Amino acid sequence: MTAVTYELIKKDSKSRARRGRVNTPHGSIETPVFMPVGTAATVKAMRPDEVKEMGAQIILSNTYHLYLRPGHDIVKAAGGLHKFMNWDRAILTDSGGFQVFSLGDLRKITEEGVTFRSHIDGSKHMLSPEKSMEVQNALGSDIIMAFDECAPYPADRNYVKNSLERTTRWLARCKEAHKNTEMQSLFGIMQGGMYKDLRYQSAMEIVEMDLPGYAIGGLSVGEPKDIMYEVLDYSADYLPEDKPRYLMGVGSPDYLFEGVERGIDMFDCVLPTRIARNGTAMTSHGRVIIKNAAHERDFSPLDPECDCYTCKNYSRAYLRHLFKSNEILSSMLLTNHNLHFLINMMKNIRQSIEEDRFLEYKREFYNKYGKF
RNA sequence: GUGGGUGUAGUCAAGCGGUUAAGACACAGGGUUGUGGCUCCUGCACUCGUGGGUUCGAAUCCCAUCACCCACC
Repeated sequence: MTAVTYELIKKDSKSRARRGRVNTPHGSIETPVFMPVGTAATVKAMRPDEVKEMGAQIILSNTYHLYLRPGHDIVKAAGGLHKFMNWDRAILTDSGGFQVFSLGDLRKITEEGVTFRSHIDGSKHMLSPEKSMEVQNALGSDIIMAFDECAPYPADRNYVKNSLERTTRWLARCKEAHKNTEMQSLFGIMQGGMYKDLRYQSAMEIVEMDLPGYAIGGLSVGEPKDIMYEVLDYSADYLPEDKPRYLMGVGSPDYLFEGVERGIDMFDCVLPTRIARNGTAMTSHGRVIIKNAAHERDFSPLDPECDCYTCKNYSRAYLRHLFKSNEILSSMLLTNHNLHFLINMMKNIRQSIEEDRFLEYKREFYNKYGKF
């Protein structure tokens, strides 16, 4: 019996969208789901009870960041990540593979793993499949991710092929090194860049390892939208139907709809929380850049159709004032809204699949949202 | 009234005879997608209180004038 299991509840008849459930030791997750990101054991600007209250079923945290600070030994001594950060629902931790790719100036990739310098104090470290599993086992997250290499875009075929094959070998090592299978489940990650045959190869290799879930990595790394949709189109199909499919790093409304339509169950992204801190809100009528002078005397809510705490209690003029004054409350209120917005949107998506009208809901949403 | 000082963008200012007048903040737009981010990018003075003069050339030197500040009567 694995820690994490998936049940398929309903399939949309006019698309590949599906309604499902992921069961974890810390509760079930109704899918498709958007998972807020809390890299350093906190969803920035939010208290856990607020995140819970807005309906988040699972959040992300990060191996690389927690390993460097405060150190996984400390989190373990605290009683595990759930207890440490006071979050009793499910947690998924990313392996750190993406970090050494995105922030390693002095990184070196070998078959053994990746050596890199800490962005905090410059100290030298090595992250490998075994080390990543050790750290994630210490953290105690419900879903742990394989230590992979996320190839950049663009990357030539040869590089991507070598990289994907190494990622597969690393996955085998992750599976071997993962100790706490009773309480934590390992998800594999497909790579392969923008090459169809390589995506297929990667999928076949990782699916053979029979894991509780699979992710599509290496997308949303700067490629044009149409290419991303095209790759996603066939990539999702290469993954088994009886396991959850997780598209990593995707979080704008259109990407979420397109992902769901192609059969994706799980998404995570820093976008809603990051742009909130930088003054942008996602609303049912499109993006609102709150610092714009147009909102100086606008005393209406951010999104009149939203029933989040922010929209029920504050005006755009006030939110603009907070942002321009650099007030902490600005980050809090905007983050609260953006997360609420996406979580609510996913809830509506789930309902539309149940009622077999996903594409209608999508059309409705797009018409109102305008340009992405 | 006398003596001294200062006047450069919305603000604080650099520049002190020689290409299209630093920079910061503010302001105005934009970005952000497995979080090195209360962040990054772009724009924003045909003009240096005003009027004359010297000079090939003036924000920079001279004269006058106005405004403000300080000191002394």
